[in-house]
Amino acid sequence: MARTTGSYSELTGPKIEAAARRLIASYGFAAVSMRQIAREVGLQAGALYNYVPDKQSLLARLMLTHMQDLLEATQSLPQGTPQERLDAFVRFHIAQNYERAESVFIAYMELRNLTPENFAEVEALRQQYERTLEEILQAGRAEGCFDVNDIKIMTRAIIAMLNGVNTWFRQGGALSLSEVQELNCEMVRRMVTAAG
Amino acid sequence: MARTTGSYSELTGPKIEAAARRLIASYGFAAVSMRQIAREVGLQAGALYNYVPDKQSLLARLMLTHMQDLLEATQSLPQGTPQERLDAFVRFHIAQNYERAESVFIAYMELRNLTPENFAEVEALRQQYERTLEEILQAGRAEGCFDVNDIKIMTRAIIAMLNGVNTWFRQGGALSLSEVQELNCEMVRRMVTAAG
DNA sequence: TTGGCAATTGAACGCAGGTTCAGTTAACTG
DNA sequence: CAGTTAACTGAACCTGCGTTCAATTGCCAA
Repeated sequence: MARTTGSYSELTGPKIEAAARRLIASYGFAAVSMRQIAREVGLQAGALYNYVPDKQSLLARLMLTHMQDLLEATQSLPQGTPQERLDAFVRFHIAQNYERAESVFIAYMELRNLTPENFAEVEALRQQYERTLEEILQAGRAEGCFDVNDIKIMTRAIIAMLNGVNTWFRQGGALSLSEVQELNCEMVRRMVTAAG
Repeated sequence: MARTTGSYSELTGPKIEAAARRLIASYGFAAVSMRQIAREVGLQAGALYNYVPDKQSLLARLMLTHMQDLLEATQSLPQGTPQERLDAFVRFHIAQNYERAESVFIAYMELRNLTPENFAEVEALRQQYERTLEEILQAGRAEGCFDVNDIKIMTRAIIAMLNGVNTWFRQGGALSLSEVQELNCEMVRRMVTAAG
């Protein structure tokens, strides 16, 4: 056997990425083998090496393209008052986390399986994303509509809180996505508002 | 060779658990081998099986004892007004997460590497811990001092937010542990307070 | 001092891992 | 339709995995 009928790199490439994404999100990078990924696509393991130099690069590529896609999507965040921008960010983050749940999960769980170089690259993009929110908080404080003690800590606190949604939210549950977005908007609004 | 001088099960047992905890927290359960753990303790791999029936049980034991220790520690949480209890919980959670950082990390990262039975056991303990906070929010709402929309969602949001601290906080950084505790207390206070 | 128990070794088993590559076949070009 | 290129197979290489177990040795009570 050799080249199979209907085999094109433009089709096989994305199939490999999709299979890898799904399997790694389910079982973890270390627990997933190249043979498993290949089987999912309908290939022998050796064929994967026409598309990826090695297993590590496969993980790095998944994480990097995810972060790049996410950053690109932030470009469409609306302008407006800091409060409007904050609400938009909260809804955006929750929606993105839901739509790209597998990639988001991988990006948080598999950081330690990256080589130092790949880690540094992914981490830089993550910080860039964080700065999107940081900048909103800063604008709100400058305009006097937010009361924020430590901007960096609150940025991370908000993102951690919003990420938590992914661990329990499922479509078809007690709450719809937009209800969850609204509840989180409210909590975040309170966080930036002086008590009493 | 055989029994080595100064070898006692009361010493070796805890050493194995400690080594496993450290290695699994660093590299992940799937990426750590029994031989690696044995080497860390100064043993051959076979000797581990005098202490643990298999690799899976080793992970399960680490996670279960951690959750039990954590739940036991909650017994010392003080009584008082809901607000006092909430503050105490926030400080407690952050302190515990810092002191038992490795175990906490494992408990969040390695859930999917548990067998269904072990998972169910750990998950039950996790929910029990969650209920500690849930109960405080309920008490505060009943007394009218908290304004909470959805108690379950806010419980998870607060815990997710507090867990986030572990990803960046290090002793010797810009903020002390008690400063971090205080900042988070303030954010949580706002979350349970009606805005405006 | 001796006999039994506790603790560990070291080798082995079978299997699966990532990766390489010569060989083979499908698809396309002219 | 011939020749070239693209895509994939299948087998192999070497390494390491979890686990078992007979043999060995340190420890300790009698």
